[in-house]
Amino acid sequence: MNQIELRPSKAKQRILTAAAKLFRERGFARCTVRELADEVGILSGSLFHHFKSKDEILFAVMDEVITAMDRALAQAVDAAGTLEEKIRALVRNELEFVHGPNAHATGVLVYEWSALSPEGQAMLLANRERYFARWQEVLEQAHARGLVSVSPTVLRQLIHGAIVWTAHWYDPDGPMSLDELEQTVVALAIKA
Amino acid sequence: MNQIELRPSKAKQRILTAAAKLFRERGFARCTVRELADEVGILSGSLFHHFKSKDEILFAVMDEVITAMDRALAQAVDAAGTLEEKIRALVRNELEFVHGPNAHATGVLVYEWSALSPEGQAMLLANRERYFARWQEVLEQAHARGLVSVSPTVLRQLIHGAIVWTAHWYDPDGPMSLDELEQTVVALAIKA
Amino acid sequence: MNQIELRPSKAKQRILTAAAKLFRERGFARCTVRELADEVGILSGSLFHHFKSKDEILFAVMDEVITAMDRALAQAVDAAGTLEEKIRALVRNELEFVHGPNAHATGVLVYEWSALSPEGQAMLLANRERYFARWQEVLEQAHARGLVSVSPTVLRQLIHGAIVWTAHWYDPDGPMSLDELEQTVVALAIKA
Amino acid sequence: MNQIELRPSKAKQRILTAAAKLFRERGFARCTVRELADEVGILSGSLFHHFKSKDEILFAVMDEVITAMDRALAQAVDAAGTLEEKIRALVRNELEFVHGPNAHATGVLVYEWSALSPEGQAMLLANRERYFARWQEVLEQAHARGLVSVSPTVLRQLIHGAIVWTAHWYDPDGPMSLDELEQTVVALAIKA
DNA sequence: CATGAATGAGCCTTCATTCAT
DNA sequence: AATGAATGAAGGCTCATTCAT
Repeated sequence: MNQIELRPSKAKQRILTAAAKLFRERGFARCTVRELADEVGILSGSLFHHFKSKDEILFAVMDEVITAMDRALAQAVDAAGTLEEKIRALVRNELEFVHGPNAHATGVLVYEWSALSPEGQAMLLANRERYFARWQEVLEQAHARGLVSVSPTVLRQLIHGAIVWTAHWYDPDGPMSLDELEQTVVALAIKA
Repeated sequence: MNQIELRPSKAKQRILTAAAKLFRERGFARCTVRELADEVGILSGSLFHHFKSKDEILFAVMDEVITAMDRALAQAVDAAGTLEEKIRALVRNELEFVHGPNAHATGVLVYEWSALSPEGQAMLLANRERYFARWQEVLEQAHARGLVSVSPTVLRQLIHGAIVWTAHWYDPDGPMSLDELEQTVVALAIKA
Repeated sequence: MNQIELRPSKAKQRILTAAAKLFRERGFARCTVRELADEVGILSGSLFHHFKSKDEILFAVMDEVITAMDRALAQAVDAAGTLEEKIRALVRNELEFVHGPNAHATGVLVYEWSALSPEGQAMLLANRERYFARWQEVLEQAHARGLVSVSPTVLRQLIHGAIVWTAHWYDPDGPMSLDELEQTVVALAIKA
Repeated sequence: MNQIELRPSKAKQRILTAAAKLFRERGFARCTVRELADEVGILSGSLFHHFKSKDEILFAVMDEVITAMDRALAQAVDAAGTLEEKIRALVRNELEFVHGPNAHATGVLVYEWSALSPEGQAMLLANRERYFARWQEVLEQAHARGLVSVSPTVLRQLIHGAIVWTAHWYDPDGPMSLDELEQTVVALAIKA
């Protein structure tokens, strides 16, 4: 739709994309601003016209993806009809972030969380909690109706862990389709 | 049994214990050798009498825990009678490393893997594969007997992800016992 | 009189005024061109349409004030009748520059002299010497007539130091009037 | 006497001496830590084993000299017999710091004061005030006895300015001896 | 074995200056 | 004239590692 607000500036977006990739591949701390600038095709000093610090770049990467994840989840859950479809949406949405176009940023969010300053973490917390609250709500309904037997909170964390870990082994271009993976994970959850 | 070869020197062990703790809490890259030396109670230069480099300390932490994990798993699986008990042993063993006395080192192994040099990774690979081969073997039997429905390889990764992630939320001193957690995870696996 | 040649452009004057203030308050080296541009209300790049470099701005500030000081002194000394009045004019003129509308620029001239490039210093030297020659001339007459006993050269420097330092402690809006301060300094000089 | 407490470490003293010289000659802000290290004969990183930051070096230079000045003044004033001798001691002591072995550090104290952080300034304030209180006390007695006519506070500042400025023009190896300079300054003060 | 000062490469960041618009 | 993104050379500082004591 209106992409204006999503494109604060061409350069900024290019930096964030490159940062997500590098921070994920090499780790935030092991990645220098010069490497990042190289990847973007600018000089290191120029980064600081767009972001005040390297930390702020990490924050921006995370902020962007966490916001997008929550928005996408809200939409997907609302669009789902049955409760089972809603559960499927939870899983699918997360898998798509872990393996889709936002894969790098999502990986950064998960695996570089502790590299973020306490202040940064605090600022993202509200978004994180909102996202998980959506999971919680759906799983609680499922639990109430006997669709799942494990406590919603525990189930949420176990499934979340299983999905997040797929980043390390699952290959979207391999023999198993994302659909199959989704169904497998859902099967794990339901009746569990 | 023969603990001699496992205790190359008192100092070395103290360094490894402190390193596991710090590397896990703050991340390998964000942790300086001076902090590590402080934690041990020696001066930074002295670390290098025991290890050639900071990288080697990371390697040693991982090597130690990966070896211990595999040994413990072998013993637990062998001791288990039924197939279901063997599955339970897989899960229990991993949970005990994630939350027991080796929790720090296990966390380092999982979350700082990419901080290890490619050479270091290569040297640990054999151990890693042996460990996962034990999982694979048990799960394949379970699959053959219809105890689990998901492909063993996929199931192994999903369960592994779920267990590893418990480090982020599960509190052994909280209301849920490790036994309960174990049973929940096993329930997830079996019949899934 | 003809102020036209003194006002090369409105913008240039605003820059010089702001520069004098900032260079005095924070020191030339600690003051960035962006801060200066902010103070003026333009963007940093625009400064360079008026001055070739930051150094040139410093030079211009000093050049302007040194020229003004000398011109004002010439006028004041010429207007003075007696020798004692001429001495009074020397002191008064300097005090007025140190505490009047040119206070900032005068402070820059005195305290940032070493921040000026050797070339810049050389270009201002003629003006500086002309200014001090006026002091010298008057004080030599005073010495010849026994009005002051200290060697004119030494006396000039001592008085100059005393006056310049008043920038650090004297407050024109405080209990002591500039007249009183002037008389005190003159009293120090005469009979000394 | 016991020089032990005055020599926190050989390296530290060499750094402070070099820093006083460079900060005075080139200005604190225009002097890089690498230049300072070069002057000392070590590498730039080594500076930070002895001082936490460049700011701390500036502080240490000032702290050392301000302490020494006050101590020397106390001793000189106490040793002086008559009031006039005490005044002479005030002037002499300051001239010796401005032109003697501590000339560089004294110049830094006077001319780089604003380069010191507000926290640093606050920490030195007590010492500064104690030093000036000694001046004040002597000059008040002199004023009470009619030895000087100008208000002690004003006189102190004027004399201080005159002395401090001698750093810019007086050459101890020139035709005028420090004794003569001292007498000239004292003559300025007394009966003024 | 331990010490801790010294190393030196490298890091993030700043900032005067340029230039296409 | 003004803009502001980009430049690129430094700058202060960190830190794993070494080595004489």
